[in-house]
Amino acid sequence: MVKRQARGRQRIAEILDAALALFAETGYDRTSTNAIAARAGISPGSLYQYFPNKEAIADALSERLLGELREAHAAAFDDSAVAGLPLPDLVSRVVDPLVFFHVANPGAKVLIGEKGQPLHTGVTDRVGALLRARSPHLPDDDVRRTSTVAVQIVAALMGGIVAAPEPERAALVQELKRALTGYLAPPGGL
Amino acid sequence: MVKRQARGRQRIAEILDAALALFAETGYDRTSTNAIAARAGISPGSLYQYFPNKEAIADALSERLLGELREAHAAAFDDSAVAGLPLPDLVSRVVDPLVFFHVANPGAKVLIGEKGQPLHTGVTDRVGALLRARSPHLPDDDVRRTSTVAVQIVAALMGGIVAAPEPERAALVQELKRALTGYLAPPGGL
DNA sequence: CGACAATACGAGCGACCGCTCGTATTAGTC
DNA sequence: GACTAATACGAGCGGTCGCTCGTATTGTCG
Repeated sequence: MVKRQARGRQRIAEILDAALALFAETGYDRTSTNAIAARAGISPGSLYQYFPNKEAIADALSERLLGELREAHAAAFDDSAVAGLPLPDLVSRVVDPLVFFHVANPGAKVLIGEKGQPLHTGVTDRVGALLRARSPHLPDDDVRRTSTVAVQIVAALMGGIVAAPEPERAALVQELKRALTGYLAPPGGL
Repeated sequence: MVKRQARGRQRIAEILDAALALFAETGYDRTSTNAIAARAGISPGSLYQYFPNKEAIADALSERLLGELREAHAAAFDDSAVAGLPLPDLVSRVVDPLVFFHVANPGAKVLIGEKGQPLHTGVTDRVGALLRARSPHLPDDDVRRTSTVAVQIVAALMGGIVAAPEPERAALVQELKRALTGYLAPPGGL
């Protein structure tokens, strides 16, 4: 790792911005590294001064988005009151900032769906912790499975939500909440 | 369209078999047409005797899978008794053959998730018809939205189900059923 | 200023992609 | 067997991809 100057840190941010925009427009596979460099206003060579390969760009972007998501979700997750909240309220509290985040960052969805991406595992872990807090006696396997499934449902519907124009979007958010509430409510749930 | 001999029809089937296997292993984008030809035991030139381009292979495969899925689902969908079945029973009746189908045809999942693929629209339409049968007074928009969301939930979880080894797979199928039942049960649902 | 590291450039490499085309072989029909 | 259409081949074209490398410029620090 080399010593970054202020200019270098700025470049990294610009590269991630460009990658995020292009991922949203055309997906990960179909976005070339040369296109990322061009969008960021630099040459391909300069891009590779900061990232060893394309995957590293996705990883770094994933980390940055996870950080931003953590901030946006601080209130929803960290409040210890969540343990006693009615389920529909809890779902809204988690989903609303998440939708806002994805609308503000289209392109995040192509990263959150990928297993192994920090953004994916990070979100899943946080949901798991929340489940744990509400159902302390649930076996580990059930917690893992339930949080994984919940995240997959969110990821599956988020694309349509982000893409929809406004009257339809609100309806789809409502559907997402109904799906999560319905899934989490029954017997073993919370 | 040229006149196909028996050998030609056989080749088409072999090409689709090869494509299905490779799509399951490495996904659509990362599967090359030369690889499909090689797996089918023919040359790239021969492949293009039967399909004008890569997309046409996916389309034809999608059509074939939709046909097979229709057969597997005939009992679940066409029986007029579905109108009065308890929701959990109905969900099982639809989900179980679907899981069986996807386990037998891994690779179908990369096609069912794609909007515009016959496999996707075909399944969504059938679910919509089923909703209509159970809730005749539901507005068209709600039917469309609900069936779309239900299909997206299934598509999202199916990948994990197919990939999981057997004790875990059954648990995940159970989760899928819980999710669908929970989603479809509430107020406006069926 | 001089020395060194960080930043920047962009032509282009090697690999792979979807696909073509000239040619050879095989099967159906009389 | 002769003729035709269907089938089969595979080297390779034009293009894109991720990425490199030699070189030039800019910033930091003594």
